[in-house]
Amino acid sequence: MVRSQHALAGNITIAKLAKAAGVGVETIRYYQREGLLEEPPPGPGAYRLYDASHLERLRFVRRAKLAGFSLREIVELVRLDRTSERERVRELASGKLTALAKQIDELRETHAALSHLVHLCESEKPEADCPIIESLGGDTKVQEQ
Amino acid sequence: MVRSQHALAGNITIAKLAKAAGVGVETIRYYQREGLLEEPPPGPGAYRLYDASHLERLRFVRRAKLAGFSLREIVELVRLDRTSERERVRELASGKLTALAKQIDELRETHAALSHLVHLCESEKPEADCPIIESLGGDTKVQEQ
DNA sequence: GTTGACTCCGTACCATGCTACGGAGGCTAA
DNA sequence: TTAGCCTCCGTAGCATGGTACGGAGTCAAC
Repeated sequence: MVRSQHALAGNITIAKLAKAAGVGVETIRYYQREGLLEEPPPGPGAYRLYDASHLERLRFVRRAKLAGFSLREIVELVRLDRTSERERVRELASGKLTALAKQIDELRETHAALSHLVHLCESEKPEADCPIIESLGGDTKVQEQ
Repeated sequence: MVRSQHALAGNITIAKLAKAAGVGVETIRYYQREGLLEEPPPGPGAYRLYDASHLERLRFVRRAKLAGFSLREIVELVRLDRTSERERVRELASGKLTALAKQIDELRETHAALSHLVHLCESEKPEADCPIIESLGGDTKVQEQ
């Protein structure tokens, strides 16, 4: 029985791959259906066996998701990688950069505003209306209901 | 026929409210079903008539959404406002602040990394592997382990 | 050689936040 | 009065990213 000395150096079943990648088995099967992950070629047994390349792909997917790419976009990234269309990859990445910058700005504004409100709310008399709700409600006054 | 001199000072139909708030009619009906917006009391006609308070509420929802609150959380904010539970509002807001800060940090890291990669990719020889894909794929190259 | 965990496969379901559709009736301006 | 929107209501569907289930088969340890 050949058993690898290195974790994941050999072939592993789907549950071990899932654990190594920190996702669920069903997620892996879902990714396969969606074209994000290749099914390994049939081996001797009835169970599919995965290797390090699959783990790499799963990590790729995770990072790309963190970078704000949707699963559909990640499918395209994978395809572009295979066909070496670097310009298109740069295009996608640049677009994502713009979106990221915009998103960061918006979140920073929101954070500043909300932070201000929480401090306000903490330092105000309990009788007054909650400044957080007040502010979210409109320019000055809020819901009569 | 009494017609208000001020925009939205009087009663308006759902389509006008939708337009004023920048949302769709169906969205308003959806918000009513979800408890985000009260249905106006029945008036003389068969059509519901809305007023400024409904517009304010829709603006509240929009702002709260921008602040990262889910519709369910917004329902709670509205409820808390009615019952004047300011402490709970602050709790929700503080939690949202933490989440926002974390999200901003992550996005900044992602932006920096992706930006670096795009520049790298632009300045590299076309023969090399695309650094963007490369980098998303793993720390350096292939991960054993 | 049996137990018990794991795998496969198809299909159904989940939450979120809408969006669309169809038919009946209401409202309004010319 | 009639054309032509608008409204109401229920229900169905969409996109995203999974998660769950059930039944049958497989594998490996004891």
